[in-house]
Amino acid sequence: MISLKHRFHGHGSLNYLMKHGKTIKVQSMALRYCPGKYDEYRLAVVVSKKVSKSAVVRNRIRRRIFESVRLYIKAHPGYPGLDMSLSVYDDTLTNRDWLELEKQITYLLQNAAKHAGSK
RNA sequence: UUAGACUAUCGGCCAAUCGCCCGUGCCUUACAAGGCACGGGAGGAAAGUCCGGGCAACGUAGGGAAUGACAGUUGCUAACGGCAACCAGAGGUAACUCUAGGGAAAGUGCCACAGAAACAAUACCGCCCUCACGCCUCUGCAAGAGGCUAGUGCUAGGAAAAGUCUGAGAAAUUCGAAGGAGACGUAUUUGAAUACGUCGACUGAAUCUCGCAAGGCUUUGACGUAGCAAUAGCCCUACAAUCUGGCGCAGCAAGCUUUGCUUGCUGGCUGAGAUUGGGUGCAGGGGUGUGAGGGUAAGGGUGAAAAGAGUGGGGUAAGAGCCCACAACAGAUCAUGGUGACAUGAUCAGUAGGUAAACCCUGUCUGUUGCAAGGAGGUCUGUCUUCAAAGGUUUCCCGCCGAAGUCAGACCGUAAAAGCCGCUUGAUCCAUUGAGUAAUUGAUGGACUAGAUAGAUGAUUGGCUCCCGCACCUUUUGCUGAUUUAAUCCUUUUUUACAAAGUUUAAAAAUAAGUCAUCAAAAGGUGCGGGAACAAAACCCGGCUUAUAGAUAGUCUGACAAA
RNA sequence: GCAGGGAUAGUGAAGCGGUCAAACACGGCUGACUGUAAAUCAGCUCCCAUCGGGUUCGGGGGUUCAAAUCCCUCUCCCUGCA
Repeated sequence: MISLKHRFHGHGSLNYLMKHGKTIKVQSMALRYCPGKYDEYRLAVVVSKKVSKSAVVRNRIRRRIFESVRLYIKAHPGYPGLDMSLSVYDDTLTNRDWLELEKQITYLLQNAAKHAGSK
């Protein structure tokens, strides 16, 4: 889990991102990002009830994604302050191999930083 | 040992690295914030949201009804639709389990199809009785002074109605009454017998509970029964068979008294008598069919269910709780036991279809909204609308209130479902102990044990434990096959016994021990792979329901075996 | 957090205790008509089978003689309020 200052707070704070964000898709995941108004990045992971009925499974998917993003940003200091949301589409992420998941997250975050920086 | 029943507990552990939330302390900093250290951080169901409460708000929050929920009894509880113990019923060999378990005798509705009839109704088949008609059969009688049919007239009969009398009652029931083998008593009598009285098996479609019915007289008299009279029409007026007779006509045969006579046989004629059959009519008996009127609910059939108390006996025309005996069921009263549901026994009067998870009736409870509650939308001014027959009270009535609402403006406040409080010390948990069969509860001591809010308690790697699968190895046991040895058996040497041999050919088994191989089972070990249930707080609590791999412990029951 | 509605043939959708394998419409298949196709007409359209039988109305359990229908429970879908 990431700390409080990297999370979104309040129900309306995601509306701007949902309206103006751009998406990058990989297998069973999609990243939506836009430049934020703070220096620190913010991240939300969306796992709908359609992915799995069980709250245990949804929590496990969310925590694995949070952890891999946290590890990536810790290894790359100076990451731009983006607002990001990750939507999950199926429950294969529950038992996906850890290295493969890290590879996908790296791909997503690198592309997002590149496109945001070019603008 | 095995198959179960019930209850309780647990429901992965360890390490490393990197993280998250809360609290406390210290440091940095003007604050916000940051850093470090220490401590704490999901469940038995946190779930479903099916009930009940706490808490909070709504002060027009009072009463009643409705709605909704529940339903054996007693108890427990803050409360409950929950729990405990017991009662009744059902299931199980048993331990034990299950039950929306008030009322169908308050009323309404429904019970499809089938069936006669689906709930005080009805009669399809069947059984029984009466009447009318037809047929069959039996018996008796009759036959010209005949029979049948049709209508007419007269006489008799007569359903029913009205009136009246008797009678407790003339119509709905009730009381009784008729015949009667015989018995007893009294009187007469030698006795038998007779008379009177009482009892009386039995009979009885008058007799009684129904079926089913107590009459007499008078008047009217449907109907068309019986008789008589005449009329018209029709039928018959003597049939068949057999037997006993009579005639002596014809033929044949035999005898002698020979143109003949006698006897016998066959044919013919006659029709006196008898018998049998058949026909007609009348009367009576029996059987059967059809129709009408009635009785019955035992039996058949239909259906999930058939009038709802079964078996046996009596009873009857046939039958029936119609009666009796025993058994069954529910009710009332009484007695005993129990706080009670209820149980047991006695008496009385009874026997009523099912369905209330159909409406309904009875009893009990029930104000509304929900932590996104609430703290926290207030004050003032103006305008307009409605209004004691109005409006409000979140379904209605009574009652109650005296105002309620719209719009505009000003001030403070608010805003991104912002942040804070509510918020975790509570019907709390643990231990010991008292009361109680138990649910539960009293006392003492101890503990503080999540508080997030796009939502924390994790991710990765490694190890351990457990389970499953596969492969290999070891041990044990067992089956099968091959082989060796031993003895027996078998074969050959003409037969038998002994002895010898069994190399080839032919025939032919089993036992014991050993070795090898294959297979199976069990145990152990090694390696590899896979798996480790159901599932995560969202104000709190008590329950219920549903999901749940497995592990452990205890009590009890059945079966088998051994001692 | 609270409340309401629904699940029926391939699809949509009636039926709400009884003669119900279940109306109706659309689709699908076969046949007729036509040189061909469309339209139209007839039949079939859960399974075995072609007489008939069996299983059924989201899953499970119960009430009833009888359940798609009534009651309880579970699963899924949809909607509303704050």
